[in-house]
Amino acid sequence: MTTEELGQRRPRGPYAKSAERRETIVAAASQVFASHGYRGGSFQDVANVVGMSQTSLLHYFPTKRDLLLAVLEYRDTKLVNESGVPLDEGIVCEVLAQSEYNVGVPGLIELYTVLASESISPDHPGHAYFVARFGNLRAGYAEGFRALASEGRLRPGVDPDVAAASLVALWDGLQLQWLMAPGEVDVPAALRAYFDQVLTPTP
Amino acid sequence: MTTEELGQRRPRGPYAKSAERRETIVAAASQVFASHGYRGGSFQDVANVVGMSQTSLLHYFPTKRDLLLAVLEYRDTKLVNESGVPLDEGIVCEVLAQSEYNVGVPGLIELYTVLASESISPDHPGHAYFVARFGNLRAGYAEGFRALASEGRLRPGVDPDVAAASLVALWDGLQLQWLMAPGEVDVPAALRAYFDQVLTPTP
DNA sequence: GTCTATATTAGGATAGAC
DNA sequence: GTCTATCCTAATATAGAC
Repeated sequence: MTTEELGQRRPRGPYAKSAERRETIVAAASQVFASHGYRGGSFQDVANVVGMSQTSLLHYFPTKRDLLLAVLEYRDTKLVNESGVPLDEGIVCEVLAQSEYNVGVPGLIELYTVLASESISPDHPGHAYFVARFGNLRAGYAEGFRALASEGRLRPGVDPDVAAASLVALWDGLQLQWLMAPGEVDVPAALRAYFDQVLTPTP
Repeated sequence: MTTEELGQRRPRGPYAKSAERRETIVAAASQVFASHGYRGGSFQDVANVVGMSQTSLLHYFPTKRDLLLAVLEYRDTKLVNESGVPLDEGIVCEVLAQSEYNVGVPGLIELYTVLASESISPDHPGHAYFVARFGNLRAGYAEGFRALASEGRLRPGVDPDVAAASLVALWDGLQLQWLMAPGEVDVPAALRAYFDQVLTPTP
């Protein structure tokens, strides 16, 4: 029996409130993990943000690992603007729009960058998530570049798979530099420059 | 009075041995921090690697912060092949050679990637180091691209400063993906492809 | 210079009252 | 569902013997 099914019978009952509380906690945890990472952030930190006791959080998330996984899911569903596979309007608009959106949401880039690198360690609870994510991103953008190639918009010598991995890498790396020194780096502008070098100009 | 000055009077005395021990510890700490990050790695972990007690390490490095700073210095002076400002032989050879060297040294890329992202937090002991490092890298590579521009090797529309930041970003991002899924990403090949897109071919 | 013993703090997690 | 009290573990760091 899912939460949704119960919700149909009791729309404004205790379950709705519980789901709200859950989301409040996850939002707070996102802040904390963005600032100090998964290892550096504590239940107590999250509890301080939401104004609850540390042990009360354990009622919603029995382990810290559960909390992190909820944060990662929250990032994908609530925080990020991603519209699934980046193919509809073309990879260029999609990427540029998302990159501009990202810099406007405080903590969003930080959360992603911090957790991704922490997850390099195979025993990190976020490892599988990020391995899959990078794989999906590369596959999706490779598809996008192939679509452009079929329109003759790819410059000669450009490999769609290499370009896909490079686009993801460039984006991540730019965001890291931006976090270290905002004002020194313009993420969307640099991504636009990359597309200019890889694609033929639209007439 | 510096260690070197003392070393001249007592070349194989206790100071030489102490320096050796110090380097052994720093090397071990590099491993530990590479695997679990600065926050996730402990004095005990390092002590286990070198085969000493945890408290003995404190004789060489009074605080964990001191140990990290020693690791960062060690990385620059011993581990990495960097030949200062990348101008002599040209930015292309320099970057490609270094990127190939990096993937051959176990833990080197991991150490760098993990610590860089952890250092986003301004109160992280490595923060200042990485802010300076990114700034220096951008400045150095911008210089390298400008040198190429003066030879007419830069494609029209390519901004040396944007290209410099992008090169650093691309490199870092590729290394991150490589750590997550080695075999899926070829770092030197992708960097070479980037140069191909930004520079005019050599005759 | 290296050790044991220990202080101190903090983190994740459990038990159980209300 | 929220709390207090508590356990257990681990981490940084200190004191002091040898």
